Amino acid sequence: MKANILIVEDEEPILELLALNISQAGYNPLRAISAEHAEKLINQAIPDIILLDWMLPGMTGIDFARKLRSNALTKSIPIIMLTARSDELDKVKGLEVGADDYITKPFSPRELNARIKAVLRRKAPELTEDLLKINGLELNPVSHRVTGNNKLLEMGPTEFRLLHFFMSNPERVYSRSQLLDKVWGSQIFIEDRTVDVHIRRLRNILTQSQHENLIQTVRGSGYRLSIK
Amino acid sequence: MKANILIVEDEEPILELLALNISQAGYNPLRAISAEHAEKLINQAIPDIILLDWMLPGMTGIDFARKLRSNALTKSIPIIMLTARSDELDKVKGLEVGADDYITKPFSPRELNARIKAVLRRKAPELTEDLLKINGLELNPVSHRVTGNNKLLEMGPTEFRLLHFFMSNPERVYSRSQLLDKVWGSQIFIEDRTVDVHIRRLRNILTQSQHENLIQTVRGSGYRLSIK
DNA sequence: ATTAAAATGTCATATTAATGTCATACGATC
DNA sequence: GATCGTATGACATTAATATGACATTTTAAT
Repeated sequence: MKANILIVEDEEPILELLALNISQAGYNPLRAISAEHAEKLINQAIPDIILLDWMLPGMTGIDFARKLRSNALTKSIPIIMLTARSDELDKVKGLEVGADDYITKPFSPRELNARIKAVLRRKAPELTEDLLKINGLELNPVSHRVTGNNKLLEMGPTEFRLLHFFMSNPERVYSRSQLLDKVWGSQIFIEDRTVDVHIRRLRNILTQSQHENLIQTVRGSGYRLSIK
Repeated sequence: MKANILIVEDEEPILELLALNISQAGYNPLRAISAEHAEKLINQAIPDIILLDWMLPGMTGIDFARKLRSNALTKSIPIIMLTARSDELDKVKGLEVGADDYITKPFSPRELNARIKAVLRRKAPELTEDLLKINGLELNPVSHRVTGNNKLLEMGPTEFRLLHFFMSNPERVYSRSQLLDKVWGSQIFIEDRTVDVHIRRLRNILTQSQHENLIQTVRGSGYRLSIK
C-alpha cells in the first residue's frame, strides 16, 4: 500500500528528478506539469501528499494551494511547498496558505524523503510500521511487541500507544493536553492528571530493563522521551 | 482456497494458453479481454494477482495499471506485466507503474509459474502450498493435515484456514476485521466477535499438543501467532 | 430424498484486564 | 516552611475478551 505522491512542477527535468527520488524512496509518484493537470489527477484519486512548486504558469502554486484548502474534499491533503531559493521561503510562509512543510531547491533526496515521511506520520501516526529502536528499547508496531535489552515487556494498550508516540517523537517535550490529543484522541474528555498515572505505569514497566529514565518529567511543561 | 489469477490479454489464443497453464499450476484463472472487462471482474471480486498485457486495445495496460494503483481498493493487488519482447521490458519498467514483476513473451510455463509463486509468497503466503512448521506444529496445505508434535490434530475448515493464515504470517498482529477479510473473505458480513469463537475453537484443538499459547490475544488490537 | 453428523455464527453471561479518578505523599522552588 | 507541581497506591468502573449453549446451515451418507 504505497503512498501516492502528486508532484506539481512545470519544469520537466525537476519533475522527473523528484519522481525518481520519490519512487526510490518507496512511494508512488504522480506527475503534473500544471495546476490544471494536477486537478484532473486529483479528481481521479486523492493523493496522500502533494509536492507543490510555488511558481507555476497561469495559476500560481499559492493560488492552487488556497483552492485545495477551500475544498472539503481536498483540504486535508498535506501539501509540501517547493521554493526556488531560501530567501523566497519567508515570503511564501508569509502568505499563509497552510502548507504542511516547505523545502527549498536544490534539495537533497534525504531531506525530501525525511519531510515526506514526517508529513505522512503526522497525518496518520500508525501508518508507519517501522521498527523503533532507542537505547536498547525496541518497539515493533507489526507484532505489537516491546523489548528492552531483548527482554519482553508487557503493557496495556494505552501504555503501548504512549510509548509508540514518544519513540516516534523523541527529545521533545509534550504537555499533558498534547499527549491526550495525540495518544488518546482529540475528542475525548479526560483529566490531565490521568496522564501522570499512565506515565507511571509505563515507567514501572520500563524498570524491568532499566529504561525508566527514558521518560523524563519536565516540571511545568510535561514529559519527554530522551536518552540524555 | 485456490488463488484467483486475473489474466488481462486481448489476444484470445494467448489468453487461453495462459489460463491453461495457470489452472494446471493449481490456480484459478479468470479471463478478461480488455481493461473494461477486467474492471467488471475486479468489481465482483478482488483477484489475488493480475497478469496484465502491457499492450491492450483502448486503454493500454500501463494506464490500467496506474488506475489500479491509484484506487485504494485495488492498489495492493500484485500485478505481473506481460511484455512482447525483451527490449520492451526496460521501457515498461521505466514507466514506473509499480508492477510487481515482469515476464516477456514467449515464456515457459515453468517461468510463469515460478514468478506467480514468488509474488504470492511475498504478498499472500497463505495461498502457496508450502509446508508450514512452527515450534513442532506442522500444517500441510497439500494433504490438508495438521500435526502438533506428530500428533494428528483434527479441526474444521474455518479453523484450518485460520491456522494456515496465522502460520503464513507469524509474529504479526491482525485485527478481527483483518482476519475476517483474509480468512473468511472480504465480501462476507460476519460479526467481529465471531472471530473470538473460532480462536477459542482453534486454541482448544491446539491444547492437544500444548500449542495453545501460540495464538495470543493482543488486547485492543486483535490476535497474533507467536512463539515468544 | 432423508437423515445424521459436523460445522458455523450468534448471543448471553462470566471472567479478566485496563482505565480513570481521587486522596495523599513527596519533592522542588522560592 | 509554604506553595506548587508531580508521584504513587488504592479503588470503583468500564471495556474487552473468553466461554458455553444453541439454533441454523452445510455436508456426507444412505
